[in-house]
Amino acid sequence: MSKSGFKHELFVQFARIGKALSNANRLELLEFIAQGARSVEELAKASGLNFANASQHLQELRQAGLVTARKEGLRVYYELSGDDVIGLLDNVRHVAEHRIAEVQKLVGTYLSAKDELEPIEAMELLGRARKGLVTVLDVRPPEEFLAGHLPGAVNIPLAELESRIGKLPKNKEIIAYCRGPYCVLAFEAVARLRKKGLKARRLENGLPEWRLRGLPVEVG
Amino acid sequence: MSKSGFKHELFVQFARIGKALSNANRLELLEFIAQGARSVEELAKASGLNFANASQHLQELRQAGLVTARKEGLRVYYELSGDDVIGLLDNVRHVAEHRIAEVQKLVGTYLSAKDELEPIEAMELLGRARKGLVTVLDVRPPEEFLAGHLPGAVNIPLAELESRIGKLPKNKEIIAYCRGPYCVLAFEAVARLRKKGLKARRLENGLPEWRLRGLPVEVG
DNA sequence: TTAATATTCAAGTGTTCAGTTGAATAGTAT
DNA sequence: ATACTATTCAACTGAACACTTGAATATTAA
Repeated sequence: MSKSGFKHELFVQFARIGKALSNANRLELLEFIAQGARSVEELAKASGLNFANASQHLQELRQAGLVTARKEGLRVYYELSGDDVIGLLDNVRHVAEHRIAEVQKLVGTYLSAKDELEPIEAMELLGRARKGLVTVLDVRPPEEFLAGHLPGAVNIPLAELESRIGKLPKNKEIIAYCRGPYCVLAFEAVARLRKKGLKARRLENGLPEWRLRGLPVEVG
Repeated sequence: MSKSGFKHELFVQFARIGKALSNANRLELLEFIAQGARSVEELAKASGLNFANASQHLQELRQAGLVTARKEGLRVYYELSGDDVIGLLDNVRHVAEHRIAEVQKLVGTYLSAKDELEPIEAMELLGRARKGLVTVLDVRPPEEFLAGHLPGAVNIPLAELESRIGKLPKNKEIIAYCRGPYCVLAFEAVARLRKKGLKARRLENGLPEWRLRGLPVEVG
């Protein structure tokens, strides 16, 4: 005897959102999509899944309404269906951080206390960047940078950091950011910059969260 | 070759939250728990699940960190592990409403446009209630009312509404609320009150959302 | 102690899920 | 047309899930 009724039907629908979020690979795909529209190929490569599998996950995300797909010539581009989805992901992260012991343990194991304590807050960064007090460093791949980045940010993917480190101003503090609060690229960049004797910190969040807060984003 | 690395491990953990939210019965249980601490028996009865099954779902919710369990004498009480969980549920609802066509259809089928348009917003209600302009009506069962309710609210469960309708002031507008935005009790109450010629609307949300916003709650 | 109650555990069943592989589709370029 | 590409579909495997049933555990009451 399966249940019926308005409320239960609604919950069945709500559960679809939950189901879409119930797989680590899908969450990873969502984080990539949150950087801007991307093709299946790019997403498959970025997430390390094979095409068919990535495609299936993406369709599941689309059926749950979290992303939309549009075909452009040869390829299909997926993008977030709205900013509320970023908020939802943020909320999941927040609850996980606070309520799941394993998350706290993981963060403790992989990140030093110093990494944890240092991040700069979005509004503070905005203020200091406008006054020219800091260099904003975007360590994501160029495609993601082009799809949108913090105003005035310099794009140096992690791989090229060593070789281009000389071009960064020595006297200003450098604020690195990437895809989200746990994007390892930014942590790594900060570590390397500090090893070179530069003053560096990371932004507490990534670009999607920045955008969600309505802060200015530069394109191209 | 299963994936590894800090980020993926984190996403695996985040996915646990999603999985916990991926079942309609668990979402329903969460809505009940959001009204206040409840025993397994109460929750099983309220949700129409049998004991063992309810217990299993509750344990899954607990393992995902969404609820906590404490044993008190003979029975185990489950409660939300924090207000951020209410926020998360709210967010899921919000995304579902805006992104899943079936939800819009369901709402359209079960609720008249009038029901949809009439709800009063929390802050507005607070202001008008303080001035004594409205009667606030809590249509939830007494246990839930006792665990916390809007300041000055009158508790009349739906079943007793007809018989106690006379005791409500005739001249003031009545604002009904219950467990959440889709709790049917409030819709139903408003419909019945209007049929009796009273002026009635419902609160846009339920008690948990009210509490989440930091608005005052009366206990007992 | 024994009995009663609330909750959980354990085992079984049918269903759904994640991931793989290979074929099918639908556009684009030649 | 033909070949080529990006994406999706279809079929399959092993694992996980929802739910049921009946037994086990733990706490209180008699």
